[in-house]
Amino acid sequence: MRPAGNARHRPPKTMSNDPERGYRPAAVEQKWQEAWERDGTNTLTADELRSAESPFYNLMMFPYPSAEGLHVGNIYAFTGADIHGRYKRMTGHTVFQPMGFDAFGIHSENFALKVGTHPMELIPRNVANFTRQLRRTGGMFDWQHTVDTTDPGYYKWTQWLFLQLFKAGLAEHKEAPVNWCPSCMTVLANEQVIAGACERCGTPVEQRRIKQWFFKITRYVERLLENLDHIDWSETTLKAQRNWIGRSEGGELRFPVARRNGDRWEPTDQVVPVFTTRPDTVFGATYVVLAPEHPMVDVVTTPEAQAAVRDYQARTAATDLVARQKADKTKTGVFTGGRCINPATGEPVPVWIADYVLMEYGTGAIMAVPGHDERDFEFATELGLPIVRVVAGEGQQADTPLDEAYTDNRNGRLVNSGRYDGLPVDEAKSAIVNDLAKEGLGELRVNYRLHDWCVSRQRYWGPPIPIIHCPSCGAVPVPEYDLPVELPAVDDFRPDDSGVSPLARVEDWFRVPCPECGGEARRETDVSDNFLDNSWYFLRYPSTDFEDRPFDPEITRQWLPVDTYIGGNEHAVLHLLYSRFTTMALHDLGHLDFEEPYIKFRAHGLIIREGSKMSKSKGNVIVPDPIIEDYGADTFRLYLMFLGPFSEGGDYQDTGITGPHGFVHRLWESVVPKDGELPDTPPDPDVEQKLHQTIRQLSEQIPALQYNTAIAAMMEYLNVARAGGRRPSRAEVEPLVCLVAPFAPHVAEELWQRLGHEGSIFDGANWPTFDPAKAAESTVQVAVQVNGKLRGTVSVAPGTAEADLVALAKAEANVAKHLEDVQVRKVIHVPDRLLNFVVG
RNA sequence: GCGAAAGUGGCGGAAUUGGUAGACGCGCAAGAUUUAGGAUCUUGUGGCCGUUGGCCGUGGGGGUUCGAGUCCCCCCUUUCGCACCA
Repeated sequence: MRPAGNARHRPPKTMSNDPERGYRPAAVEQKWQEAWERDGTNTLTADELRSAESPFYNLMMFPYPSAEGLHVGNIYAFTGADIHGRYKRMTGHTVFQPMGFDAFGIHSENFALKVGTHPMELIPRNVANFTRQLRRTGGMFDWQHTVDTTDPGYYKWTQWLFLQLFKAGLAEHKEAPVNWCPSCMTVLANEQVIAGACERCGTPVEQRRIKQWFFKITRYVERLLENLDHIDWSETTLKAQRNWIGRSEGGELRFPVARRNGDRWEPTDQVVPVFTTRPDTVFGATYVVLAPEHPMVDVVTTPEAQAAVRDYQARTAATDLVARQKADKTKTGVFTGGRCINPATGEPVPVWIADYVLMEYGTGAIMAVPGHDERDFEFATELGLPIVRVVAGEGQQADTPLDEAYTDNRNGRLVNSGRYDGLPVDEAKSAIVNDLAKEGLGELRVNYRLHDWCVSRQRYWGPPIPIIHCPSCGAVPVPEYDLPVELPAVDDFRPDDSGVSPLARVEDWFRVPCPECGGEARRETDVSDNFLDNSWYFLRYPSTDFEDRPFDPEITRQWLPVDTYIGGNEHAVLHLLYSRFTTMALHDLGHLDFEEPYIKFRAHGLIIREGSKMSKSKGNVIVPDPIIEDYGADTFRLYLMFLGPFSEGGDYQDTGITGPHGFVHRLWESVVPKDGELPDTPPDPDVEQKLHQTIRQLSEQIPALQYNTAIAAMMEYLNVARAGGRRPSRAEVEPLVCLVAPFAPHVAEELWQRLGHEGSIFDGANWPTFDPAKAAESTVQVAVQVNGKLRGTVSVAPGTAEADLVALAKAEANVAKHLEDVQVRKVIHVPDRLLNFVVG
């Protein structure tokens, strides 16, 4: 298969002896995939990892190995990332590009339940199929450093990670109201609840109180937010993270609970704290609203109101979150009979409960300012509560009626607010909070939307949480030498409605002695969240050669943080935020010397077809295998990248693939002519100029992931080299073989070999260098306009002076015609581009 | 509702960031070569008209400019996030 001898350039006569002169993608691709495998072209040994001089860690989001197999979206993402990696390699980097499988989690488990096959049987099958398909796509994957999150050798370290966080006080076991999906029968993180429904199955989520493990990600919230200013990520992703963290500045104001004394209301020691971003409007707080499940409800509710309050609480609990969180539904609530003292006015205000106030945000209680908050306005209008104006905008007075909430928080001044009257809104905010603070009735506060990360799952298909509950010692970590806590193989892995994990049914597994006191104890029977598995996998890849440590310090210093991470924006918040947190925590615990895992992240777009996302329900899914069979992976890769900008995705059109297919054929035919031989003559100057312009363009656009225009440039170049049936020479096509290699690696290897080279085109920095002198245009077309309208063009040497250009332009018949009988008032000259006569 | 991005031929999409709109590809038309090929090659292809020329044309309307797909204002549409977050 490999050419004999060590000549870099073998004479083309060897090719005329070759019976295989036609391009047969399947044969070429199989040949090179086998060669890469055999020669270890894409793998790095432990020594190579340790000693690489210019390491480049090219990471892409590893897939969940579904039973359906690799879909076009996977191939699209991986191809875009693979091109990046291959380019880096051809420009002299040692590229580490691993691939793995994120095979734990509800997704896999649900599918296993559906088809009635045990995941331990199903997953290896899927992984094998994925691996086969991934090889076929021609990705430069290092299969010696692969990761499977369900492998005990991997999840041993996932459990280790849990224990590190536990020992650092970053894991907490507490009873909490949680999102419960009645269909998946499991707890979901807030992030997995989309508009009140389960992200996976769309079932409305209920609320339950269960003991859960939480990671205290909120301790890192400020750093997670601040670092966003310094990392090189897609703008859309940064924005999504900022939104998700949801920082808002405001104040916590305390409303003392009031007690009736005769006909007066007096403050008690108990307070209802509220969070507000508008402390300036506190004089307009005419009532207080608690979330129905707020602990203070029982304190403020009067005996007369109790029945109504209980009833409302019960109804709320029964209402699922979808219905509850519909912003457009009419607001409801009931009066508790109790009152609080408005800390600013000293007046008693009624306390209500209403389901539009959410327990999870802020303090679970609000001061309602109907005059200046739309939701409060709506509620007050519906229930006949007083509305007071405390901010007046331009042209408004203290008594200007409010027929809707006035929410402008920039231009108003305070009214009806005692000694704060006349202050602008922003000044009043701090003044009021500071004054209340002196009385212990308030303080500045920053609130976040982000919650602690709930990591326990009452499911089967995940790594058991490595904790042993002992009646006398409490929650005891499993000693590291006992890791992994292996997931037992059990036939009945179905979750049930009890809220406990299926593992809680496996008594001989969970009954263990306490590692500390030796007494009877019980394993934690929850498994950990899938997002924990993938929050650290990139640390594992380069260190899979080691079984005795999660990641080797030296290797990690050499390869991390990840140089480029490419993936879908659907993971913009969850996976990317959690893995940042994990990395930060490991950094603080002394395991890593960096705190941000990915230097550069780029989100890719989505492939759509017939105007919408590919989905089974729409029946517009493209199955990759037959396309690869018909056209070859090289053509498929080119086509996917040619559809549109990689960052934006593209519209898959079935007939379009013939374009790139023809391009590959023409390239092949140019290097391996059907008849005769590849000319070894010097390059044509015009073709050479175009070549160097193309090299320049690709060298700029590939690192920027602008693949669609890069491919267009290569097509353009080949069109020039073959214009008018011309036969290009070796010097003209050989560099193109290198340029196309990241996109179409198999055909590039084959042509490289047929050009007489030994070994892989990817070994050695074979990316062509461009010569600016050769790329320079010898003549430029200058547009000639009269009053901004194109009237002709002149062809001149670059840098031609304006005076010469004017003379040439005026000599153009059509330009002259438009300059007749008019006076040239002004000439606009853009060197080498345009000349505009302004006439009048 | 809020936020972001985007609207360019029959279609996917280009356009050096204010300077010849429609690169490249699909599709279509005509031809060459093959005539088992989704192979190859040539030419044409935004619309309209008086066709060596001209007018119109980048969702709609206004504006800035010698010059606007690109900048500004208003409106419409689509897609994607967030969604009673106080």
